[in-house]
Amino acid sequence: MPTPRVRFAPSPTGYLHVGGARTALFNWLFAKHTGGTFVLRIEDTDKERSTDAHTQVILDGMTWLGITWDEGPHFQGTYGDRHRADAERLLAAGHAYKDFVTPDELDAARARARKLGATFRYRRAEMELPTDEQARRISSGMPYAIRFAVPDEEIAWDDAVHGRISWQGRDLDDFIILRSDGSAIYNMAVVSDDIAMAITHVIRGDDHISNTPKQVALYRALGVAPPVFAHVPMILGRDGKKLSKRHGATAVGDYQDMGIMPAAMRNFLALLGWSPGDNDEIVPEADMIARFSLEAIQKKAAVIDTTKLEWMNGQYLSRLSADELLAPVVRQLGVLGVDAGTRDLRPVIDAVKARARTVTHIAEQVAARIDASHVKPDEKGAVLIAKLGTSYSNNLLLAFNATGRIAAADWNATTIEATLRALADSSSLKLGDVMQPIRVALTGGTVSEPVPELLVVVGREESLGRMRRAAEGSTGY
RNA sequence: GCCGCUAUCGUCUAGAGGCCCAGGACACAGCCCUCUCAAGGCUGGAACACGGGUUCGAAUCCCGUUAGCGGUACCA
Repeated sequence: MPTPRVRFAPSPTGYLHVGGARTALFNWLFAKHTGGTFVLRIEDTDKERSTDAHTQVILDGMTWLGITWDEGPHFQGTYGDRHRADAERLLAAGHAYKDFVTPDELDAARARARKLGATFRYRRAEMELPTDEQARRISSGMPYAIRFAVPDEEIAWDDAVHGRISWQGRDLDDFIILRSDGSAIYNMAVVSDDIAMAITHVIRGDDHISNTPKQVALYRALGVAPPVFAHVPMILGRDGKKLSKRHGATAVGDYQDMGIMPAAMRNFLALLGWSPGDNDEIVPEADMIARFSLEAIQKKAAVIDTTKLEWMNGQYLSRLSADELLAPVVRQLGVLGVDAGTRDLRPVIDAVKARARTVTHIAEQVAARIDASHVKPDEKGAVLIAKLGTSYSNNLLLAFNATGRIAAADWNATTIEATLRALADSSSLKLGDVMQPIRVALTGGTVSEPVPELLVVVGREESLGRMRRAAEGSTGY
């Protein structure tokens, strides 16, 4: 087998959709696994809807995800001459014909068929105008489209994920390959490009299955062996319907904004429709590449479950070092409007990352620790304060006095913990009775890293200040 | 309507005739650990769409039904 060449060919008519991202990922994984080449081709032939901004968003999304391309981006719009030449080659060889039927006449024919309850199918024999009428239209300079004459024969291929898929030529329309303005239609452009770019494996979404018989027919007529096709299943929303805006996040940029890490996103997307074959869930990139195969891809569409994505992201977050997390956290901090100044955030990140499921969540906690104005009192914190009543401030005061005696140089988790445990023992309080008020005083809530670590991260002066203010009831929480 | 694809726990999946009265993960419930939470450990409930075949034996093969999805453009 020659070295594989695959392509990802998005249309820049919208954002990079998660379904597209996964298709790109499968192409990338396959290329990496086989040592092949990943070609990026932007299919911008729909001039109405394509924009440079969309192209940039797609490129950015892939870059963020870590899906790198080896060649391109090619822009399909620049290959119009070749598309046209291929279509005309088909015409010259008798595989295609000129179609003078106007769109209006076509609509009428379709409407007639519908009225009769019949299935409309564009057939040369039925639609072709009499020769004298054709001649008249040619001489009057009327524009014409070029249609491909679909042969009445079986058109089948061995799909790498579905196995054999078979169509009958008679079920297909004689489809247009060149518009009357001389530009190629999708199927023609794709086949022309895939041949020119020597694509060996076309890995694309299931929604293209119905285009494939047309493309296979084009390959045959052009005398070129078709590539291997692999149609990967679609990604559906919670309700089993096609993923759309009303399902929430659909663009990869949305996930970045949610605080998902690229590696987690890749892992999650890969396991949506593909399985390494055993019970592994967290699959490192190198393993993924080594174990990837088209045959192991699921045939069935998958419903996206963002809860599992967040769980997976949490797994990555707790494994990633503070160094690796620093840049994404700073980015999110910026979104939250927090300026960390010159402060080294890494110890803070280390303290909170184990409990976080998203980078956003980390950033919020970091913000609350480095700046009291970002403390967000929550429901459970308020409930605890109410439940404790006067002992809330009493215990806080005890803790304030005890920890206040720790010298700045000794302000570390070990010493603080020993001090607080001693306090609990001597005052016959449960450890939780001294720890929880501190937690609420410092974070506004009942959940955080262990209290001694929290005190270290927030810092001695700031911690004592927050405790004192809370004990005096002057903070409002 | 027609053509095509698909069908295992709520969700993602393992399973390619006996290893499966179906395994893992997320979610959910309980317990352990514990200053809280998360993580981790343990336990529990939870699925082979339906009906026919083939076979000594079927989640796995075949046929049908049903359902979902995709397509049916001078869109991509």
